[in-house]
Amino acid sequence: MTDKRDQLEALAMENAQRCGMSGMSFRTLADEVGIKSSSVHYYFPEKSDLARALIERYSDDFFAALDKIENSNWNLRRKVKAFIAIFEDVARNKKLCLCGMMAAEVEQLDDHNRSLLEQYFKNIEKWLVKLLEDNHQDVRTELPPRLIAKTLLAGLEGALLLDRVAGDMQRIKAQKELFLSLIE
Amino acid sequence: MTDKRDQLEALAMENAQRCGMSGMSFRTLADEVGIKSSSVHYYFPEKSDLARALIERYSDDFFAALDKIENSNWNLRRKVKAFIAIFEDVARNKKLCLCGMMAAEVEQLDDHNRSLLEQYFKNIEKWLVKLLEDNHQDVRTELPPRLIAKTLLAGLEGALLLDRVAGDMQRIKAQKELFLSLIE
DNA sequence: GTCTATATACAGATAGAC
DNA sequence: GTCTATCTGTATATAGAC
Repeated sequence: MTDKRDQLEALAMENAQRCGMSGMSFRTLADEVGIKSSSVHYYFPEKSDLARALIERYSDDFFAALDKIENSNWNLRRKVKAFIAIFEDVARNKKLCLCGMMAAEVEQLDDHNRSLLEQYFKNIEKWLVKLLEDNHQDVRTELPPRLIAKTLLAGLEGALLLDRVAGDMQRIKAQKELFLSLIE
Repeated sequence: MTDKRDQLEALAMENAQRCGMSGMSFRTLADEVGIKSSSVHYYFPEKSDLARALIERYSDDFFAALDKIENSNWNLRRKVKAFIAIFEDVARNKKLCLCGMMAAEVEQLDDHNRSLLEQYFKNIEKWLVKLLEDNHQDVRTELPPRLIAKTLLAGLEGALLLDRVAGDMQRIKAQKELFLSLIE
């Protein structure tokens, strides 16, 4: 049994990725773990504390996955495939990226959480740029790494959004094909 | 003076594109046009009626813009630029695509509105495919039109999302550059 | 068409007992 | 830590008067 705070975070994460910010109400969470909503406030005094915990948790998990990819001895193509596979996993589970979802409802976040969100996207792009620069010999296009990083990430986030509405994975698949075509 | 229903729709559209679904509450709208929330129900019996009106209005405006592009005598490059310019306009005004926003909160929509949303994206892709096929001689890549259409649209939707968080237009700019590089 | 009044539900949040 | 109880705010929605 994990501790209750962790349990609450995990549940809130599920709900948020499926139902947006409205899916992480203190009452719903309380019901699901079998306590009262006032007790949830013990762990997360304000809603923004919960939102922050989720962004940090999602971000930590994501960059842990990137670390694994970075420390492998795979070639660029396989590394990019592994990067895209993180998003394919989200799509397969009919979820959204937590941060993509929050980006759509950013007006509900306080300044600190907004800047966490901004950093999340920037750091992913930074990681991608480094990956592409370190393997420039395997990149088939003249387009700068910064541009490839930005369009790859934005396209994956958009694909998650649109594919969930359509109930398929066509756009994420297309995005994968397009960017793999730019790599040896 | 436009009629009140139209005024309500226009305001709801603004709010929704800036603040998400929570931005289109009947009370807020009522306050803004100077009537009571119960009077808003006269025009839109239920919230889903308002949501539907917005999707249809946004969709109609969008495809009217596509018609103009289609009926021009521009070459492919200029037409694609004009297509992307629709999204640049949204970004410049710090807004989201209405349908992109709703895609992020799709669990709040009823079945009918979900299918309107799905059709919106599918029809844009269809329009793009036709554009690319009709001008295949100006397309620099072997990638099929269907794939280009899907990645262009998803990338623009994602770019709107991420750029608004960052407060700039870097991703939309990158998306433009990438896809113009595929065209003569 | 617009109003007042109201029903009902749910949100975030806090005080204070145990 | 968790509870009960409660406050406050807001949401959608409806009945019925004018």
